[in-house]
Amino acid sequence: MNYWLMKSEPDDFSIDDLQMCEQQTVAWQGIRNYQARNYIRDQIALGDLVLFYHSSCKVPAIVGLANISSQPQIDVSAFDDRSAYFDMKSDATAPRWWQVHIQFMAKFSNPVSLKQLKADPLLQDMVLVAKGTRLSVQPVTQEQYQHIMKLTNVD
DNA sequence: GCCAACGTTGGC
DNA sequence: GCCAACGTTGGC
Repeated sequence: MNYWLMKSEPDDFSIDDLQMCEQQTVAWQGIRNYQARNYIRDQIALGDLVLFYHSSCKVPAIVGLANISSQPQIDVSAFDDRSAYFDMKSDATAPRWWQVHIQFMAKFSNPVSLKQLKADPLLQDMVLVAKGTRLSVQPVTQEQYQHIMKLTNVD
């Protein structure tokens, strides 16, 4: 079992949107970064847990929990020239981009803000904190995950 | 809206 | 294969 953090802009797709999806599940399409693609294609597995992060918003924060609910699949939105995610360099014979489905598990009553993450001595090695990285799919260690889950329960 | 950090592209 | 130019992300 592995742990991940996935970013989404809430104006675009929020944790509430995920909760309201049919089966509370959505295909995570549109990853167009090779490092993130490699994680999705090669390392993410059914049942892995996902910290759902809101970026580019008033209070960037980890706002909920999801799980990986499919095997990695080819992201067919790359083939669709009407899609915002269209990539003419990806086609069915040489698919370049991959997706998984994620399923809603929880919305935190105490989101963990980026500010909190940055200030926490135990979380300095988080990819999100350490590199200020823009990577939209990133690994989280079990220790980091457990600590963050503790923070969500603190009032 | 600004801009730093980072990723990608393409000329050589 | 280097690296400058350019584009994007995302916090502030």
